[in-house]
Order: sequence, then structure tokens, then C-alpha cells
Amino acid sequence: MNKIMLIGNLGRDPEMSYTPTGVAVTKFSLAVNRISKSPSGERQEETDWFNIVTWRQLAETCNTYLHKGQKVYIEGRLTQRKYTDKEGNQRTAVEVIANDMEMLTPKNQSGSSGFIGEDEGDALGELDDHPF
Amino acid sequence: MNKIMLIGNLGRDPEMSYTPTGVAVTKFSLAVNRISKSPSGERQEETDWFNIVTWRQLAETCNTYLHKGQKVYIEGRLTQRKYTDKEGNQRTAVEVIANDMEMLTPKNQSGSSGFIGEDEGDALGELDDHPF
Amino acid sequence: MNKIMLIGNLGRDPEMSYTPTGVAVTKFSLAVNRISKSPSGERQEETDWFNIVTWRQLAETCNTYLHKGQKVYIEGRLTQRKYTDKEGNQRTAVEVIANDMEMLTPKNQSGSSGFIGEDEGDALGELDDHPF
Amino acid sequence: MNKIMLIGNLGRDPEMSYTPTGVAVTKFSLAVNRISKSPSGERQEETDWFNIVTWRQLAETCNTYLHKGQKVYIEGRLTQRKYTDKEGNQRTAVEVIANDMEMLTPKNQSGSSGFIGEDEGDALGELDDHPF
DNA sequence: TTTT
DNA sequence: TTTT
Repeated sequence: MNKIMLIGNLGRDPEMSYTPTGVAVTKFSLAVNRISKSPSGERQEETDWFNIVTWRQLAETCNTYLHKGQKVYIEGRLTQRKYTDKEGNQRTAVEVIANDMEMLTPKNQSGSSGFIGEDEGDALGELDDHPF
Repeated sequence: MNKIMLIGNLGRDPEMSYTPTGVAVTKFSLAVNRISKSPSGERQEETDWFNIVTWRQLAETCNTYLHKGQKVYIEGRLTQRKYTDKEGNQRTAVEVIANDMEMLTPKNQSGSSGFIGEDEGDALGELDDHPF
Repeated sequence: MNKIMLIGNLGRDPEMSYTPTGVAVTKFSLAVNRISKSPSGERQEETDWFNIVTWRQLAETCNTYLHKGQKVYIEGRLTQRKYTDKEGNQRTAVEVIANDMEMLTPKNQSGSSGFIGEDEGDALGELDDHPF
Repeated sequence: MNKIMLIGNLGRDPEMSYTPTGVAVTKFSLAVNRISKSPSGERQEETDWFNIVTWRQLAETCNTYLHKGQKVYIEGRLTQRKYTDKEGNQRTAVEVIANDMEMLTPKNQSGSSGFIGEDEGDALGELDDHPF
């Protein structure tokens, strides 16, 4: 088992692209806030940022319905991908490959400034298409 | 492992009481909604109701800050308790003994009609008191 | 969200059947043990039993590879189904509709007495068929 | 919410130390295996390694009862800690701060070669000390 | 880069 | 009994 579950807010609008074979992939970063006590006992807020990657149908849904600022639940698998950056340093990209997403911000108050089509109400239905 | 995780809305305000030995216990019921497809292919909403039980500090926090209608995340353990009802039938009470709660409704729009004290802002802090 | 995660042992071999429309469904009961303290402070073990229901490909996998006594991880959704028993009493069936299963008992020591085909090693692969 | 759940095997025996203020901290690395399909369609196994950090009572328990090779369930919070390595490069340490651990390897077959005290049977009890 |  |  390798399962990670996050509730956080989108730092920016998602970005969707396609692989050479035509598979949709949507990425966004998620801010997860946490309240902790500082050594001196004061309450302080810390933010962890996570790179979220979604594929296929979930990529389409995220790209269509998620926007900067919205609160979402994300469930997936944590991966660590080694790569070499522009300066030639070995680095590790930490990514969450999501397999489930649930919108927690009520529709009428999403951070989106843009128009969303009238079938927005189907967003959740797209995510839960099980016959049982 | 016996872990259950729910996101839902409180059907009523919580009710707190104390055991004979002075331990606080707060109970409330939680409505968890789900969108499914009917046999004929139409989208329909179903609601599962769960009895939530919290103890000690978490009981105090839930009693103070939660109100009817609010959306919360609950994590706990599922128990099935056998009992005999008034008619003498053997019945099973399904309860979630919560060990974690997170409020998902922004404070300024809680379903509560009543006044909430000025220190409401500490609610989350009370839940995350770890030094690390 | 309505998610339940259990680790336990199968009380019996699973039983598979088919719906009238030909969909595979496999059921089994799972014993989840818990160590608690009695009021007098002694350690005591309690067992909660859960009815697990799996559908389609997961039903086939569970029926083929799971046996009485094996330890498994089950993840799914908790449902409460009302029904009337033979004596006419209203009762509630508590079921976990599983969407994930992971075998925790090493293969060479499963509780099964029966022969298992040579391709048993594919069981896990069937459960994790993602291209990424 | 920032929750990660892993099932894997210890790569080495845990190592315990104490902070200057006397708080116990135990660390170990966990190998989480995953079966995937290669681009050419063959089944291949990949291993993700996670650095696990436990504190206080859980640190003591892990140090006492866990050994190289054992299979464990770990639940905690994912943190990313920035630091500068010996070559002066900015790097990120990814760590799981565990708040729950469950041993999945039966006691009589742990990978440990060393003697384990007769009260080993209490390990699980230490983890589940709730009065309910 | 988010949110409360 | 909730909510969208």
C-alpha cells in the first residue's frame, strides 16, 4: 500500500496537456496548511506544497472544474522521480499520482472568475460512475 | 486496522454528556451523500447516516464548534454494538468512534444560527497540539 | 467521502455467485481483531466481524486467491442496507463494498489446504493494472 | 488533511536517538513494492523507499520490536524538509512523520536474528491504549 | 502559488 | 436529521 490523502487549496489553475500517444494529463500544485506550535509555544501556520498529477478522465475533470484557490480532497500514490536539473544537479521530484478527487468548495463560491458551462452540475457524477 | 473516514454534514447540533466518572462524550449524526446511477441510468442521490461518538477533548471541541449543517471530516473506528430494543428485538448499533475531526465549512458561513464565542478561532489549534 | 479500511482474516472461504445479468459478486466475512483494556485494566482481545462484498474483476480475484484464515487488507465503502428478516423484524445489514484488496499472507503459508494454480503469482498484478 | 499510509518492509533495523531535551526519536527506511506494467507490457516490480520518523512512545516501540525485513503498516504525515548538502546543493528530504504503526509479520517469523524479550506480546497493546 |  |  502506498496511499496519500490530502485536503488543500489549488495554488494556480490546473494545466492540461497530452502525451504523444494522446493521453490527457493535468497537473496542479496543492497547498496543505497545518497549524503547529512553535518552540516558544505560539501557534503558527505552515504550508506544504504538493505536485498533483492526474491522468485520463480524471485529468479532464480536474482541468474543467478545478480553479485556483478551490479546496479539494486528493487521494493517490506518492512517487519520487529522480532527474537532473539545468545545473546538472541530481534532484528528486515528489509527485502525487491522484486516483480520486473530490471538490470541497461549494460551486457558487469557487475562486474562479471565468464562466463555467451549464453542465457543471455533472462534475461529481463523472467521478462516481460505479453502478453500485 | 479498522479505520473509517467520512466527509458529511451534521444532521443536528451535537449533544454532549458525561459518564458517571466524568468523561465527556459527544454524539451527533452525520449525513454522507453519494451520487449513483439508478438501474435506469439516471443520477440519483443517496444519503447514508452515521452515528458519530467522540470522547474527552475531542468531545469538548465538537460540542463547542460543530453545529447542524456544517460539513466535517471524521476519522475513526467502526464498531457494531449489540443491544435489545424496547420491543425486545436484538438490534445492532453501528457507531463510529472518532479520533479525528476537521471542520470543512468556513467559519463565516456555518449553518449555525446561534452566537459563537470570540475564541472560536482556536478550534483548529485545539485539534493539532503536537509539538512536531 | 465514505471510506473504510480494514486489515483482518477471512472467517471462511469466499463465495462467488452471479447476478441475473451475469455480474460476478464474491462475499466473505472478515475478522478484525483489536486489543483493548478492560475496565479492570487487563488486556483483552475483541473481534469485529465485517461482511465484505466485491464485484466484477475484484470478485474473480478474491474468489480465486483468497481462502479461510488469510490476512488481507480491504478498502471500500460502508453501506447499511435495511431489510426484513424471517421473523418480520426490520434489520440492518452492514456491508463493506470493497474496491481494493491486498493479500498480506505470504503465498507459501496461506491457510488454504487446496491446490492453487501456478499462475497465482499474477494475483497482485491483476489488482494494479495502471500503466503508470 | 495530510495523511500517508504505507505497507512495506524495513530496509534495516531502526535507529533510535534522543533530542537534547530527552525526546526519543526512531528512524528507519521502508521499502514499498509496486507491480506495474512496463511500456512493452511486461510486469515489473518497482520499489519506492520512504524515510520514516517516529517520536516518543512510538519511537520506543518501533526501536524495541521492529527489525530489518519485517513488514509493517505505517500511517503518518508527509513532510518535505529543505536542507543544504555537503556539496552546497539545495536538497529536499522527504520524510513520513508516523503516528501509527502496526506489525504485519507474524512474531515467530520476523526477520530478526536477535533475541526478543518475553513481553514482546505487549507491543500491540502499547499502540492501542484507548480505554474504549 | 492557496486558504483560514 | 444534513448538504449540493
